[in-house]
Amino acid sequence: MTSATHHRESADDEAHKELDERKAAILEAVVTEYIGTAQPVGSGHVASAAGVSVSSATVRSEMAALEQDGYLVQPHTSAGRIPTDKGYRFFVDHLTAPGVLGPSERQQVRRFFDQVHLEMEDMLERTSGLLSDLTSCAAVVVGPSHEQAAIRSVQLVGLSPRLALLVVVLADGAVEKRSVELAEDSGAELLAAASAALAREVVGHLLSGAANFAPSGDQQLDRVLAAAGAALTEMAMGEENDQVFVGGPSRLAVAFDAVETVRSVLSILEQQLVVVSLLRDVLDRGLSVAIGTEHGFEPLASCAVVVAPLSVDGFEAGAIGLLGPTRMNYPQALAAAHVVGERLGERIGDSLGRTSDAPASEPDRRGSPRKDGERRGRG
Amino acid sequence: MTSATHHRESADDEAHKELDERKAAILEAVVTEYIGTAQPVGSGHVASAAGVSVSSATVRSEMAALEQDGYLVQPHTSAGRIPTDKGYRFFVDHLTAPGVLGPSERQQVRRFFDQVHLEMEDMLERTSGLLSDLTSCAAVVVGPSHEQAAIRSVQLVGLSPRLALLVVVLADGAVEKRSVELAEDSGAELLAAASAALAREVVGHLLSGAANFAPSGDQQLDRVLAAAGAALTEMAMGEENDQVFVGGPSRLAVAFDAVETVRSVLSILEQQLVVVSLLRDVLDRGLSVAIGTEHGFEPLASCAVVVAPLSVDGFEAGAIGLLGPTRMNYPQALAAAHVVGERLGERIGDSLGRTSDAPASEPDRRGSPRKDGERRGRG
DNA sequence: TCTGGCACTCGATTCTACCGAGTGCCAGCC
DNA sequence: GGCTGGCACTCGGTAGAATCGAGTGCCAGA
Repeated sequence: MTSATHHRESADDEAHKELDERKAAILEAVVTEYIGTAQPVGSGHVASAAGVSVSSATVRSEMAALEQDGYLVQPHTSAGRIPTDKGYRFFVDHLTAPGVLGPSERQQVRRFFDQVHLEMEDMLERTSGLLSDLTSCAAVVVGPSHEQAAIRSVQLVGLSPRLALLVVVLADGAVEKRSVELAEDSGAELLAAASAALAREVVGHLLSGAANFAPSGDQQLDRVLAAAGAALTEMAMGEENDQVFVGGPSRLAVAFDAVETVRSVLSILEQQLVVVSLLRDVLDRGLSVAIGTEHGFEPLASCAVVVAPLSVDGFEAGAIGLLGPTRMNYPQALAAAHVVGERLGERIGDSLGRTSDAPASEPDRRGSPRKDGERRGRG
Repeated sequence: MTSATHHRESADDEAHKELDERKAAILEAVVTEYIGTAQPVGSGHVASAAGVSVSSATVRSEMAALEQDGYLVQPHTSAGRIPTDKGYRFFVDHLTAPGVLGPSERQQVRRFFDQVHLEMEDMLERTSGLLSDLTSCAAVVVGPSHEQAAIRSVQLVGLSPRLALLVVVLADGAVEKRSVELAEDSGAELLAAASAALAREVVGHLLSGAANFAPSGDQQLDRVLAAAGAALTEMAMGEENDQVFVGGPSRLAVAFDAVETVRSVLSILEQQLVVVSLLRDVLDRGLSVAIGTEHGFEPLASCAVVVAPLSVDGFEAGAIGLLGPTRMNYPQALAAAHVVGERLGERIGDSLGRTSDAPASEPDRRGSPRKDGERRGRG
């Protein structure tokens, strides 16, 4: 079901080649109902669903076939059926209308973005709240990494005679700080001189750029610069921990029936590194939904993850993710992630000042950065 | 066992005047066992507990009396008994040995503080993790408020022609930022001039101090200063949101049996304002434990909160809190909160540089700030 | 090829019986 | 008087049987 396989032009039954139209409709009915009720779905219900106009007997035999093919399972004989991960996958790939938010949600998003004008962190944080409100899932918002932002300002601020704070402002508006212990008491003039020297050296460069300072002759100054340089390097290393905001984890408490599952999923969410790399991984594989074990991350096998890139001026600058049970409401989640991701991206673009002289500012460089239209499935 | 009530020299039965020694021992046995097993405790178990050397029949009649007095309840006739909030309260006030951590925990704490040397935020964050590991509760660490810290440095950094970032460094090492929109394109010189003017005006003052700038004659400069002043004010307002770190919320998933309780407690934890003010309130009332409804906050009625002040150089600079079910392990939680709070306070004191010239730096000003020895009860 | 019908399955629910941990009370003992 | 062993009683929890009903598979007929 890669886009390659997929764009072959042929009749519907060929496009969905694995499943004829009726089976697809039945699968859709099962998934939809199961998402709503969390109960195994029987042939009777499916037969009476819109979009299916055959008798329950026919539905039964089709459902048996779907089970054979791995799209459905029966929890036990003589019970209704439940979608498998594969079933959800088909649903997401083929059966989901290009999700639109309901009017009230749409308004909620609009109002949110009209009203929010804050520093980046607050905005991201509150966005994660918005997303979890919209979808009743836990939401993760990963903010832009600062790796590509040039240093705009460096300053050493004295806190006490032997302690200074190195404050670095990046072009994207982020501020990093790190305390620097000084070997000897240093006065304001020394720190000012050091700040100036530092600024000459690193302003305009990336944080990760090496910081080597030519000896200036002044030993005291050189010692301070060395300490500051070390702090800069540490800062660049430590920059892996992006800004991650998790919204509405409490939603998960009701999403699963087993407490143990809740606990383990929550504890995953606490490890932000894991979450971020999971989202990255899913995005990099070109997915916008990872269902069950598709992401290969065992502890979240009973979850589905919906991701959307956060693109700012055409660049992928982060990600937003929704985490819920595999029986989550995919259309809604996809729509919410998509819309909010887009709006947030624009918003960040605005607040960075679009006329910024950051490297590469031509407004139209669509080529290389992934431009996603309605991409939503595996390809 | 409040220090005040407690130091009265009289027989034990007077110190515990509400409960004779045997009742106290029985109550202790019930609480201890219930904390361990989460099952109603019957007279048989109590009778065979260390510290109780009477028959189960006697225990029964004592337990009936304890129930009469409101220390215990029976979930239903002919079941064992469960402590009430009042029962836990007595336990905490009178029966808890001045909690000591086990050797392995002690070592864990030591190792943690030996190894952690980071910026404040990371340290607080990781401390919340440590606490939740130690106690199997959710932990909250509220960092020092910046209200009392003087401004050390102010700087306007240009991000784009019409957007600047106001960066304020406080004496405690905190860095605040806020973006400032400029009415017109402003060059580096203008921003530098504005920074200098701002610095002259506010460095050494508190953030909350009013920022009024005498017109300088230069209209362009004045406009920038006005915008920056507004940003400063906003910053001071917004400063309510202290640095709050919640560790190990996933622990709560297993602590309660009703999922709904889990959800609601988790969602409380998401609202950091609420949590902070709750901790403040409990601390202000001189408690170190708030059990059940004692804090008057309905949604957490089934929880107990253990708090410890975070005092830096004798000042209360924040708080640490532990949140768990009322049947949490109080001795352990109290000990952990106490020890970690103390160590963290020292640590923060160190990293602020004890020779800081912040207002009032005499090393020995014990009077006004609350000096808590073994305070643990109702104060 | 679809449908109605039918026999069958099996989880969920209900009911009953019963067990046993726990209680309250009381008579007797120290 | 206070503690203890003994006893009758309570009542939640568990086990087993009966029942219900949603759901299935299969088949004969339209």
